[in-house]
Amino acid sequence: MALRFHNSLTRQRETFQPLVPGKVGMYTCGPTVYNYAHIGNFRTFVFEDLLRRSLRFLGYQVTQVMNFTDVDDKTIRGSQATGESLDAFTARYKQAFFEDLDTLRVERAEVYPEATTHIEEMVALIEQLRERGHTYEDNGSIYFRIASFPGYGRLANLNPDQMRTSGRVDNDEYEKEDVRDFALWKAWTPEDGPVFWETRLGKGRPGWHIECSAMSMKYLGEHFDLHTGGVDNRFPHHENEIAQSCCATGQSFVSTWLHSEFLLVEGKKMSKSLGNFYTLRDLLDKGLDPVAIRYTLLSVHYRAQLNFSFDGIEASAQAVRRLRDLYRRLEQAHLHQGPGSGGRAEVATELCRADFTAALEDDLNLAGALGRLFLWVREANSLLDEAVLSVAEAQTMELWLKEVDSVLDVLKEDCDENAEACVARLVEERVKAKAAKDFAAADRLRAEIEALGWVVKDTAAGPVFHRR
RNA sequence: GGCGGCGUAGCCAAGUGGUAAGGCAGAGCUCUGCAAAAGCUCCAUCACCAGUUCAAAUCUGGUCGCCGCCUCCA
Repeated sequence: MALRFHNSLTRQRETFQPLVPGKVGMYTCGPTVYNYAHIGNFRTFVFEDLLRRSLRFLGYQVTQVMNFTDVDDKTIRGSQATGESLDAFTARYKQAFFEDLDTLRVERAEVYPEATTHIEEMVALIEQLRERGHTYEDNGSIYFRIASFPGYGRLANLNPDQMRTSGRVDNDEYEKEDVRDFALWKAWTPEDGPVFWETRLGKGRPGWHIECSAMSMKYLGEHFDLHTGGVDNRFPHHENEIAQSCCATGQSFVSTWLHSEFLLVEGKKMSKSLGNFYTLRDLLDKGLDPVAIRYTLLSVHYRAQLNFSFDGIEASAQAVRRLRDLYRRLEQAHLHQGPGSGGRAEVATELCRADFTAALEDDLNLAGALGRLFLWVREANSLLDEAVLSVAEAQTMELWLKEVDSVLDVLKEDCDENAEACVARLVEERVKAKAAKDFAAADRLRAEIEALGWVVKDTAAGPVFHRR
C-alpha cells in the first residue's frame, strides 16, 4: 500500500509522492496571535499533528513550518486596546499558544516564522510580482490583479465570473479595480498608529496572504509537498497564496493541499452569540481531561465535521483508559511469565500493524485504524488473562503499543512525580496489609488512595494504580 | 444564483459492489476478600423512494432533512 491523500486542489485521492523521496516539506497555516486559540482552531492543529506524526510513523522525514500572523487588523486593534506595543501584545499570545500545544501534546514544528520578522521577504516577493505585471497601486497600497492569473479559482472550485457580488463589497472596496483583487501591501493609515515599516514599497504593512507565500517558499522552496489548514482558509486565503506564488515564480507551488473540516459544538458552528464558544482554557476550567480532548479531536476523520460534545469527551476518556490499562498490564507481564502463546501474540500484532498502517495510509483514516487497534487490544487482554505470554512476546506487544502511541500520544499520564511516589507508598502498604489478611486496613488504604484522586486495581501480577 | 459535503445502533464512528469494524453507554455470565479491570454473550440491514446488478450502506435518478463556501473566520 502507498500513502494516499485527498488533494483539495484536484478533489481526488492521489498517491503521495514527495518531491524528494523520503522527505516531506509541509506548511501549516498558524494562528493569528490576538487571543487564546479556541477548540475549533485546535481541531486543525491536532489534525496537522496527526499528519506529521503519521508521516513519521510511515518513515518520512518531516519539515513542518507553521507561521504566526502577528500583524494584521486584529492584532493592531488588540494592542491598541491594551495600550501595549504590537510585539508585547502578540508575544503573550504566542506563548499561550505554545502552552496550549503542550497541553494537547501537539508536537512542535521545525520552524515557526513570524510575519513581522519576514517583511523583507514579503517586499521582495511583491516586487517580483510587480515586475511581472501582476500588481497595481492605489494611494500607496499595492493590489494583486487576479485577472492576470488564469488559474484563479481552481483550488476553491469557484468561477470568478459567477461569484456573488454584494453591494457591501462595492462600497467598501472602491479603490480596487476589481472587488476580487486583494491587498499585497497596505499603505499606512493613522489607525495603524506606530505599526508600519518603511520599505522600498513605501510606508505601510503587508497584506495577510503574502506572508504565507513568502515564508513557505523561504523555508520549503518554491515548490513543496503539503500545505494544510482549515476549510475556511481554502478560499480566499489559499487561493490567493497560489496566485501570488505561481505568478511570482512561474512554477507550481504546492503539490497537495489538505483541509480539515469544521468543528461544531453541540451540533452548531461555534459562535460567541450561541454561547458555545470555547477556548482550550475554558474546557480545562470545566475539568475536561486534555488527553480526552486530544483523543476526541483525533478520532473523527479530518474531512468530516466533528461534533464536539461533553458526552463525547467522556467516551474518549474511557477509550484512553482502556489503552492505558493494557499498557500497564504489558509492562508488568514479566512478573508472571508464561510459556509462550504459540505464535498468537506475533500473528495478532503483525496483522494489527498491517491494518493500522494501511488505514493511516488511506488519507489518514485514524478512526478505521483505531477500530483495528481495539481488536488487537482485546486479543492482548485475552492473552494476558490466560497468562501465556512469554517475556519476549509481552515486550513485542508493548513495543507495538508504544509505536502506535507515537501517533496517538495518549498513554503517558499527566501527574506530578511527588504525588505518584506518595500513592506508590500507600499501594505498598496495602500490599502488606493484604498479605497479612488485614482487609480492614487494605480497604482503608484504598479509600485513602481514592481520596487523592487515584485508583488502585489488584491484578494477578499485583496492584496497578493510576489517576482517576 | 454558483460550488461542495453529509444523513450507518441510545451516543461517537469505520466501511466506494459480495452480504454491517471499533469505542462509549446498557443487559447477562465468568473471574474476584472487597473494588475494579479483563474475557465471553447479547444489542442496526445503513434517511426515504425508484432503478442498474447474480449481488448495493456502497453505483444511477429523485425526495426529505442537515451543514459549509462564494473575500473576518481553523
